[in-house]
Amino acid sequence: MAKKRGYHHGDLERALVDTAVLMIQKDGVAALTLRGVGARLGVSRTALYRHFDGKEALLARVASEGFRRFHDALATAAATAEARRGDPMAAMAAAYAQFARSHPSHYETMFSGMLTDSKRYPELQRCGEAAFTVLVDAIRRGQAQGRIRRGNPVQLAEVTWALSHGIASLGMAGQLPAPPQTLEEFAMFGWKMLEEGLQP
Amino acid sequence: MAKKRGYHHGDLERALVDTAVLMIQKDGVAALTLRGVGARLGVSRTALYRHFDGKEALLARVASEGFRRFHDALATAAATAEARRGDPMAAMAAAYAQFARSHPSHYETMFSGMLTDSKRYPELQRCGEAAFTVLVDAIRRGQAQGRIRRGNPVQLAEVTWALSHGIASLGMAGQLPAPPQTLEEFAMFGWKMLEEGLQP
DNA sequence: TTCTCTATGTTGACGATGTCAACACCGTGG
DNA sequence: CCACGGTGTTGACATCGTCAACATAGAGAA
Repeated sequence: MAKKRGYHHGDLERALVDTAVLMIQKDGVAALTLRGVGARLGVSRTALYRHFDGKEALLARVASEGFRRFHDALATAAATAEARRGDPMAAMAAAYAQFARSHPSHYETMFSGMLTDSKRYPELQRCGEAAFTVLVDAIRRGQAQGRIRRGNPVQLAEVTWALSHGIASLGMAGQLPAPPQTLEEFAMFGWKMLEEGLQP
Repeated sequence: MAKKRGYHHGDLERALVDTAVLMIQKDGVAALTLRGVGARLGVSRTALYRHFDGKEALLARVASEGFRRFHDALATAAATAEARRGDPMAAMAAAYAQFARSHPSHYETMFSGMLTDSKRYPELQRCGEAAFTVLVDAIRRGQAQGRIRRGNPVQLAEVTWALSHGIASLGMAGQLPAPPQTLEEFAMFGWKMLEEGLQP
């Protein structure tokens, strides 16, 4: 009781998202079922439709919140590293890794490609772009400090973003042959290669 | 008539794969329906089960054939470049992007993550590893020629693979903000960054 | 030829899922 | 006190993948 929004349940909207996250963590996003979410909350299968347009909207919400946390993690890591005069790019690599490990459900929903067209979810697109902006800004500052080569910072950020995304996608699909390391370690290794270059 | 395998249809197995590719190209792999494939061929919805174990097996077949063509495209690009004493890695980067663009159905099926566990399809795994081996071998030769840094060639190949995949995925999803260039051009730009490094 | 057998294709049915329409209830605001 | 909108439920429907039972086609044997 005394919850702001809830009439019957209390705050079903919040609970739906959290339960979805839990169930994705358990069996993967492909196995998520609206009926399952409802059952887990002791609520009917269609109660969700009072708070979301449908299943995709629920997933978009999960992804949006994931990008928001992702944004915060990246920004905090970069800021902390710069305050200590460390390398913000390396710190962001570590943060990326840690995010993937500590928020697997969000991570999978964000990058598994279950969301067909992110354009239909402005909030999702906004959060994704915000996270991307953190990367662009870090590269801009790196260029100003002479730590990163010259060039269009957006293009450099796109390359970095693409590498991270590729590692995430392939890693989650189990298509990285012979991975003796964790996904996080490999993400940091990839970032290091991009920084230093593949030439001798 | 006079087809080798077919009794009733002629060569339904082949036709099923080709039709699946067409329909994936039209509406995406997520929208593929066994009933739709059958209808399009004027065949019943379960005729497929005489040739494949189920829907996943059909997708695995599409992905396998995709990896085989992918392998050929990469190998040809690398061989041509080496014959002309060019950079095989750059050529493969371009070939990677070109394949994604000209075979979107195969590419999407190969990497969309619809295939839950590729381990259950040995043929798929074999074709995927064969394509990946082309990249590993190119890196080994680059190392022997002193053009690529030392290190585990498999890990270096994984990074290169991940970057190319990230660029192709994001590019085809339209999630690369402000792309004034073609996908191939951006793929080659990304490879150049990875080769030279982001440091000044 | 005719018979038989297996590969191939069809029909019917089932459980599961997302979604909509109609209904029921809670609680706040007049 | 009462009406009304926000909230949740029930019933139903179309669609999907899949299995079991049945039908047929055509090759090889007799």
